[in-house]
Amino acid sequence: MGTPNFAVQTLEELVNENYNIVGVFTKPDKPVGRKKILKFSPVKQKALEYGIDIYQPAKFDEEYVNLIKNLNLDACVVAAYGVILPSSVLNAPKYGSFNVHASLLPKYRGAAPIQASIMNCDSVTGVTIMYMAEKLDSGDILKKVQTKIGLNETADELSQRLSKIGAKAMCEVLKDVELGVAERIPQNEQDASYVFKITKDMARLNFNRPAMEVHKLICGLSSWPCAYCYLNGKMLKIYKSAFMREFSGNVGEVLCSNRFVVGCKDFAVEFLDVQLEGRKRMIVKDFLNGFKLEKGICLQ
RNA sequence: CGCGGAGUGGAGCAGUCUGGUAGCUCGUCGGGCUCAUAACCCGAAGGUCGAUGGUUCAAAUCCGUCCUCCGCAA
Repeated sequence: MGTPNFAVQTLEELVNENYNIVGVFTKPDKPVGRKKILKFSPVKQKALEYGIDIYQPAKFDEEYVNLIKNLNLDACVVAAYGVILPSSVLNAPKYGSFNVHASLLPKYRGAAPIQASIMNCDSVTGVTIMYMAEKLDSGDILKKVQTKIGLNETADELSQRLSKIGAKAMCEVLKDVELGVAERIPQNEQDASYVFKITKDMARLNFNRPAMEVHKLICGLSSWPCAYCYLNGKMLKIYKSAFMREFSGNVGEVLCSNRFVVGCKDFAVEFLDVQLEGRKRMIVKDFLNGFKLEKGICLQ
């Protein structure tokens, strides 16, 4: 069970490991974009490639609970499905239900652990494979894998890395469980922390903050919803940036004319990959070829 | 019928209001300078101006239709 790109890796890995996948659950198709074209979730697209049966319940009512029971599952694997599952579903499979979560639990339970770990300037994060309990992301831990967060790593990039690490870890855990050698460690509730869904109002840049914090906000929100500010009244999204210790200047002011360096509370950030309202996303070199950036322009 | 922006040499843009020789920054290629260079200097190639119909002596520019891309909203 899963929905976004993050979950696709796990599905692929399960297929590669020759597990017999009797069905894939993913969220219902949603109309998306300006033209409201119905779009399949990444997991659905992959499942279609593999020719696996697809289920897209809008709600886990009795009909679907019974359906799952009748599948006589050995295990249920969940990766970023986006749906709260009733315990009747979680307990249906013989070995139980397993979840891959993109943080080192019990830290960062909830919807956006990857973005949270970056925005909080963490240097290490990881994935956790755990049993699923009724309470969100609180089940017993089976395996944790750590990884370092790159200084300029974006949420997209980290997500992709963690999805691979998670997919591999999940398959290893499933083998251990099958062999009966899996260790089951309860989470320490006192260390638990929760993160909320990312919303667009978090994405407005505030240059009156330390440069590292601004930089990590840009990284953590890339590529969605993407940090932004206003340049001459137009929205400017920033997809990639760098922390600059060599520059400092007025808050929100452009400090350089041939590079896109902006002053923050202490040091500065350099924008590397931007998109102006109505235009395409481009690397800053291209942007500066057409946009005459003058030293001293203020960003809002 | 949701609101708005944009399509111009390989890239990013100006020029469109006010019709009249295709422009800027960068890249590419050639040459020069230099111990050397992403630096600097000289030169060159490269564009049916998104498509199509119309107005006009003349359309990138004005009018009609269509296609594509993007921001917001959902």
